[in-house]
Amino acid sequence: MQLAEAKAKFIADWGRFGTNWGINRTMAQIHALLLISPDPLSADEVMEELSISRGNVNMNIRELIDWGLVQKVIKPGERKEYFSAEKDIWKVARQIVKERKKRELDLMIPVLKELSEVEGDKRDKAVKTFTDTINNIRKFSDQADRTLDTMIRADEHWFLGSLMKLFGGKRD
Amino acid sequence: MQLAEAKAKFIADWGRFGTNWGINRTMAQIHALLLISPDPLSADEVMEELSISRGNVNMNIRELIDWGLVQKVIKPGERKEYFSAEKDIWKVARQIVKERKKRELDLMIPVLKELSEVEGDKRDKAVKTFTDTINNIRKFSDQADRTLDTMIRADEHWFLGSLMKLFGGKRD
DNA sequence: TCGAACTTTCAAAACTTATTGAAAGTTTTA
DNA sequence: TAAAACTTTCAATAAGTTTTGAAAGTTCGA
Repeated sequence: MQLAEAKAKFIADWGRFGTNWGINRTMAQIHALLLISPDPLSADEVMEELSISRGNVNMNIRELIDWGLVQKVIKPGERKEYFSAEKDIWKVARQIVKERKKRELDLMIPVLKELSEVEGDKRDKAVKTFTDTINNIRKFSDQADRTLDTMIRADEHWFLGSLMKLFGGKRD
Repeated sequence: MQLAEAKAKFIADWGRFGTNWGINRTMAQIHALLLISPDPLSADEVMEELSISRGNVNMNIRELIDWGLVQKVIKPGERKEYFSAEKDIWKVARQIVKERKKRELDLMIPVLKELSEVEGDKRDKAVKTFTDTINNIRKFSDQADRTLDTMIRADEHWFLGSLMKLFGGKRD
């Protein structure tokens, strides 16, 4: 496969993949394009490469910056803004975990606490099933919360090394 | 908060949460409803509780069964089918990881291999950046593949115990 | 301060996905 | 075998999301 074809395929696939994860297709495509660009690109170059409108490029790049996946680059002596993506996938993964945790888990935990405090007679089967389920989810979420925090802090080498030693080895 | 209010809130929140994860709102709501029901529910009961159509219930329950999160329950002497959800959240999480891995990562890995075999001169900066990025993603994906497989196989106790020992302890 | 070069906004349009409900299909009982 | 009791399908439609592009806003250099 030639580079041009491979690039197009990667952009399309990364875009499709992104939609599975609640990221919109264009945002993932811009991310893909920047990941494989040796140099930062301007909004015009992104428009051109992906055949999308200026507004669309602007909105989605803004969101990528918000997610901490893309940075503005100012070239000396130029008015245009350029954009480049973090290329180390471990950093990208950690950044995504960090943001999603902030946007999802951190919001869910207080809601679960509130729900666990439902009033009612514990001998009532409906009440018992409800609180048991909520508490089960809480325990899981608290665990996930701590585990993800540690992962976010860990560096690649430590994380891979330890996890592989763990998973590769004993079974209890 | 009274039970009825808490149930409604949980169903709404779980539904909203689901959409962040590529699961549609109704599917997540049905799942929530079944999670907090002491007994299996019929399609009619789900329709009634969530005010949604029969077709919608049927489609989404079918998908939940497909994901391995819900089971048909036949009550002796009754024509109706009833449905119940797995209530152990660790099993639910493992099941979701297993299905998503099958539907996403397992499809991505061969594509990345193909893309890594792009033709061209490695001294060309565009080619080098492309293959470097793809190989970086491949390494990450292969690692994730193995780690997730192990997690899917692990039981709750082993997983939590080991992971917490690991994350709670040394920093390398 | 002006105007050129650029970025941002946002309402309307296009596209995508989810839902309905009536019709078709299936299973069970008598 | 017939009819009742249920489940499934699917075309039409509704709802939700993304994209466009023109207008408004901003910044910079002279």
